[in-house]
Amino acid sequence: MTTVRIPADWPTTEAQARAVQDELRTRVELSEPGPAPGTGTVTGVDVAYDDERDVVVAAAVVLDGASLEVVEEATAVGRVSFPYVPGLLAFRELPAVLAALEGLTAAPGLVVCDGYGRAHPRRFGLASHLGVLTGLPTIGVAKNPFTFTYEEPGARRGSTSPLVDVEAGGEEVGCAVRTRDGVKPVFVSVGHRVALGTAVAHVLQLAPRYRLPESTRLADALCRRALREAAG
DNA sequence: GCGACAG
DNA sequence: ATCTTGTCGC
Repeated sequence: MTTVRIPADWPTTEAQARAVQDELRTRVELSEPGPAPGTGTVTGVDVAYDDERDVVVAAAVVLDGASLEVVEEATAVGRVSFPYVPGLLAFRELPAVLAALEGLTAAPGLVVCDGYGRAHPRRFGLASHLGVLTGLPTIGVAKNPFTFTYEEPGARRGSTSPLVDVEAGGEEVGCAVRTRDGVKPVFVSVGHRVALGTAVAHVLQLAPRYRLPESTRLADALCRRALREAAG
């Protein structure tokens, strides 16, 4: 378990945070197809909080992209770096996520984040931000449509429909993906160095049985367990 | 001004 | 995210 280090220049105000996003968003790479599903490694990252005690724990779980077996796990503990503000989630989660990733020996490969990438008010969600800071290919998988709109995908697993930003004139920012028959879809968007089609294929490949990708299920379970053992 | 709003 | 028991269903 490594320790989270919050950079001295980490934003303190919402205005500063938005300025950082506007600066870094220019570095997002959207023209690469990304790693082929079923190849290499895939890493799930997630964060758990104990706001009472100001404690945060992040987990990174590396999976074999083909078998989905766990290759390596790492966790990090630290203090909360920013309050939760819709649109600024990265400033709350990234220091811990970066510390967890640094604790890994294996190459992360594609990183799967909880939340969004391009599907963001300024097109620079958590997944895009992590991608720019690490240079790794990243995607975002969220459980809710945030402020966006979507048509219900077909009832069968594998059905998809566009995730649209109505405010921005109907721009497509991601995809609603049905990972299980008749179950609420997940919301996928590109982070960095991955195409949307590739991202969707990865999500389906990572979720053969449950609604959420194995990568996020495992990372979620790990950071919660580590939080209990570190604080509660 | 008010409400909604990833985790 | 987190607070929380049982319960319906495959």
